[in-house]
Amino acid sequence: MNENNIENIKSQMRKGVLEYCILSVLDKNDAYASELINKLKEARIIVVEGTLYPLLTRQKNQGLLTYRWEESTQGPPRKYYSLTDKGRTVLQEMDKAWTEIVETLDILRK
Amino acid sequence: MNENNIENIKSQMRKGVLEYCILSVLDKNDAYASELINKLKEARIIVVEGTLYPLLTRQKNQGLLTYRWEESTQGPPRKYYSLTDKGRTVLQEMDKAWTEIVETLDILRK
DNA sequence: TTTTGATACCTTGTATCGCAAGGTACTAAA
DNA sequence: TTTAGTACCTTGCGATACAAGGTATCAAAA
Repeated sequence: MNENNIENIKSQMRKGVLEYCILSVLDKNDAYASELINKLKEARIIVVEGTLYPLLTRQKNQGLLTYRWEESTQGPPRKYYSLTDKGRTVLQEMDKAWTEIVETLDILRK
Repeated sequence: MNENNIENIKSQMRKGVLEYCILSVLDKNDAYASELINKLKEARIIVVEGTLYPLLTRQKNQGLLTYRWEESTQGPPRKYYSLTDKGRTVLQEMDKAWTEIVETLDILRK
């Protein structure tokens, strides 16, 4: 077990909340994939393209997200994702679930 | 998307913290597998045998846990797991990582 | 005009991990 | 000696994150 293990541990923990993070960010502003990656990177949540694109597609297929194309002055067009009503409802459920887990861990650690 | 989905969301979120939960529980008292399952169930963290046994073996192989056999008056012998020094060190790292993620989510959700 | 670099999209193959289901073994009571 | 309870463990499957590689658009440099 080496130093990478700390990153590995964090990576494991992040896995369960990635979808929650995506919906949370999109709840505040619509965004396109590369933008999302950067925003999450700033928040120290590392996501790579190969993770994010399938995830966005999954969430879109579940009816949580929609998207629209927008031209860019600096490259190819961008696919802006935004929450649907269903997405907002699920986000609220996730809020509850997250709060519950944080409380549970608090108790377990005491 | 039905009511099961809420459980599914919680299940996803729990995934990342299962190892952390195990080490946390064992940090307080040695325990055998069936006992661990019950303790976690009380804390609303559902784990099944097919998940727990391989996980304990992984953690043992990583040097985080050791075990000893103890006779039982009520059935087959029990395999009591306990934290090693390395396990305690990793648990501290997990504490930090968890705190960090909770803070990050707090910020993301604001 | 062609090439290069930047941006942005997406797919494929691999590894990990949780879960459902099934299997073994010990003990005590019926 | 069979059944019930407890405890251990394995196998096969599905979901998902990641690494790596691929396609397409645009603008600026060669």
